[in-house]
Amino acid sequence: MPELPEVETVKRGLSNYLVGQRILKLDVLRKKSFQSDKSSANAFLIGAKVTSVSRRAKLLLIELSSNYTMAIHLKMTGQLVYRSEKGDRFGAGHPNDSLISSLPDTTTRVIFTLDKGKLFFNDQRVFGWIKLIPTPEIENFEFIKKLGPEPLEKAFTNEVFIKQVRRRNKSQIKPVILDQTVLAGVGNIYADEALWTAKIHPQTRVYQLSDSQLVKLRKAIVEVLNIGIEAGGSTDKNYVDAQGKKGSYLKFAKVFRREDESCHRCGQKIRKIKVAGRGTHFCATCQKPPKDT
DNA sequence: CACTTGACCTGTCCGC
DNA sequence: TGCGGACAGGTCAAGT
Repeated sequence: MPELPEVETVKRGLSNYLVGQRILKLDVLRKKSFQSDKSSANAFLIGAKVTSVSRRAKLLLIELSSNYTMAIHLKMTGQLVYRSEKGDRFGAGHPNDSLISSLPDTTTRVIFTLDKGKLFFNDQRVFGWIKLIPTPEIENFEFIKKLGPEPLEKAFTNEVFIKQVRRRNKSQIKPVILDQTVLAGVGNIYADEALWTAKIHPQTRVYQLSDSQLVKLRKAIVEVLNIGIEAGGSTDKNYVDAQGKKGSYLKFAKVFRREDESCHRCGQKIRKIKVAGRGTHFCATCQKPPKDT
């Protein structure tokens, strides 16, 4: 589910609720979801206080007073839902919050008991994971080490983007911007949205794109990610906002999940195809197909 | 090396 | 109603 804007929204919400709280208890309902051993959890998690919550790409980082950091990847269906004893809630990625009558539910994989409430890690497909990493080693954590530039930071210039993308000159452009080593944080929704905004067909090969087209694409990526963050993330069935409300379902999307509807720019039908194994939405009129391939 | 495809899991939806 | 197949917002390990 979550791409950069969704994880950013989760980060902001959780930060409000978790920072300063002590972790009292850990319940691992599914071993695959919590990938550190019991002894390190006992030593570095239980009794530790949350000092900060941050994000790198689609990875959530919960820093602890023990000098360890919990790295959490939500993958496709991961959710973090906070419930205070008083009944305050922060839902992050749960299908229709109003339906969460009781937690844990069948998708709950890990439960953290804190001073003032519980944090539930739900993950229907069990692709997501939580790992404990010594905070000083976080930059050397293999997952983080491989990541490309953060698209919303100053260092993500046109020059950097063009250089990164041209490393994969023979590829179709869509899988290239989905590649987290090229840039970090774009997933399937925002890839389709950015390519529509930049008027680039998803199957265009990188070598077929001019530098000025790539400049437009970089700008479009930054723009759609910011729109996503302002909207509080996309709100598919797997997502609710910081107030626990379901919110607007992909309201900002111009192409994603809009197949057979009309293009906001030219009125022609949005089409859906498969590119590099992923569902891909685009307007064949605005986003001209490449000549070959 | 660059690139593409399948696997990882579970649930849901759609057609027969 | 039941069953099979396709599909789902991410990433990694294989394969060519």
